[in-house]
Amino acid sequence: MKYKTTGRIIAPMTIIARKQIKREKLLDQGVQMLMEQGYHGTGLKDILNTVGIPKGSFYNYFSSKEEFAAEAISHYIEPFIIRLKGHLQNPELDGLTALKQYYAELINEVKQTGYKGGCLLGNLMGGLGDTSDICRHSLKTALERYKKLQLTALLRAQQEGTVRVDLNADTMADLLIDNWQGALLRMKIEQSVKPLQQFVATLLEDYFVNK
Amino acid sequence: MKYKTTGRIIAPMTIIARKQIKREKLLDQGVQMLMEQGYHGTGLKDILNTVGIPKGSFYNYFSSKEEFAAEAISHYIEPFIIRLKGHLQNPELDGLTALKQYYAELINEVKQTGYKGGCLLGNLMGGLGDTSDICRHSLKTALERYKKLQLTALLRAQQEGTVRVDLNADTMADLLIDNWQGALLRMKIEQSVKPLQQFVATLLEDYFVNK
DNA sequence: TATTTTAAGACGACTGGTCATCTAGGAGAC
DNA sequence: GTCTCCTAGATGACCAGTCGTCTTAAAATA
Repeated sequence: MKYKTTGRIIAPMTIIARKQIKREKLLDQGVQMLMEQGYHGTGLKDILNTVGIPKGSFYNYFSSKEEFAAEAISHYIEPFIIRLKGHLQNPELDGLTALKQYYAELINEVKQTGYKGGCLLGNLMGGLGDTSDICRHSLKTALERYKKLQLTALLRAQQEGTVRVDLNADTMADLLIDNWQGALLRMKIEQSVKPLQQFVATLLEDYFVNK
Repeated sequence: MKYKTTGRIIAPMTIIARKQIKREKLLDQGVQMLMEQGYHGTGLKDILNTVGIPKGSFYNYFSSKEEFAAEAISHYIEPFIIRLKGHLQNPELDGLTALKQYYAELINEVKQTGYKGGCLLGNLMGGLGDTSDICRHSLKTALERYKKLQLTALLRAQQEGTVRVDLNADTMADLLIDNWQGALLRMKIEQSVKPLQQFVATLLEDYFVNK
């Protein structure tokens, strides 16, 4: 079996992998555009053109726009989970410091991208939370995974003595999520990272701290 | 001068008032639909049909969809401001209690409407914060007015001794805004008022409280 | 007061464009 | 030659916004 691409003979697996790569390209671009323009504001054509995949090919990769969005949601959250896990697995960092570093990193990045977008989860929760059951379910799952990770960090920090034990860790995890989302919204309209910095200073450096 | 409408003679002023009433109807319905389906997800025709105003008449009331949305934003926030002011002017309530009652009321209402919509400001901040300058400005103004009111409540509560004075009132006001927005998002996908109740319990009944 | 003039408001049909989705036929693999 | 996969183009619905016509109020005239 020969698959000519650059003149070399390559294994058949790659033909499936090729498709997978295109799928990911679509998802990457989709995440970007859905985040910046919302679900209804983003046309499939925009995404396809940018990625360079023909107009009619979309339905070879995804069964509908709605399902595409649902998949984009889980595709979006993955890197955040991996990154936070990375910080948490760093043996030099205690739980609270890991969290702080993680958020500091996010703030730094958002500063460089010019406050565009915010968070795909937040934007879609607001924009189509009621409309699409598929997407709502995907949002819920993504948020649960993400929250669970923050929860483990907080629980560890409690054991390590850096975070108050008289506050429920689960409640604190929710608080982190809610506050971050709200801060991102305010960041967008104020065009400033101040809300995000305030988030860190208020919760991670004051309210949660075991003094 | 006679103006026949229902057979009765009415004053000329009402003809202008009539227009104003239709404008408000459009805004009321627009708020509802923008909140539930987002800016791009809401067609002018939907709104007009529901209110019973013909397609061609829209531009007699508003100069564009974008401007309509911007006006819907300030139209939306007004009742909330009025209501919170009402609680704050109640001489029987201290500042903190007024805030708590206000939020309890909101929670109760959202429970009855089946967690639909959430907050127009939050949804639009996420959905088109980057897209429309007009709307972003309107969002910013609305949010500032709303925040200022919460701030005065907190300042008063500090003077009254119910709220901590070692926390900056301005920071607390931001925290209220951010957290409420985030809680509303979570409410939508979890279909539960729990996030909102947690918001009250955590901030207004714990973190802010002068113990 | 009765009649005519004028101008603003209301309105349905229409425009050019875009949307998500479908399908028929072509390209390439075996 | 057969078969599977892919995609250009088509499809009908819908979008925000426009236009020319018609209604109607009120000013002007008598």
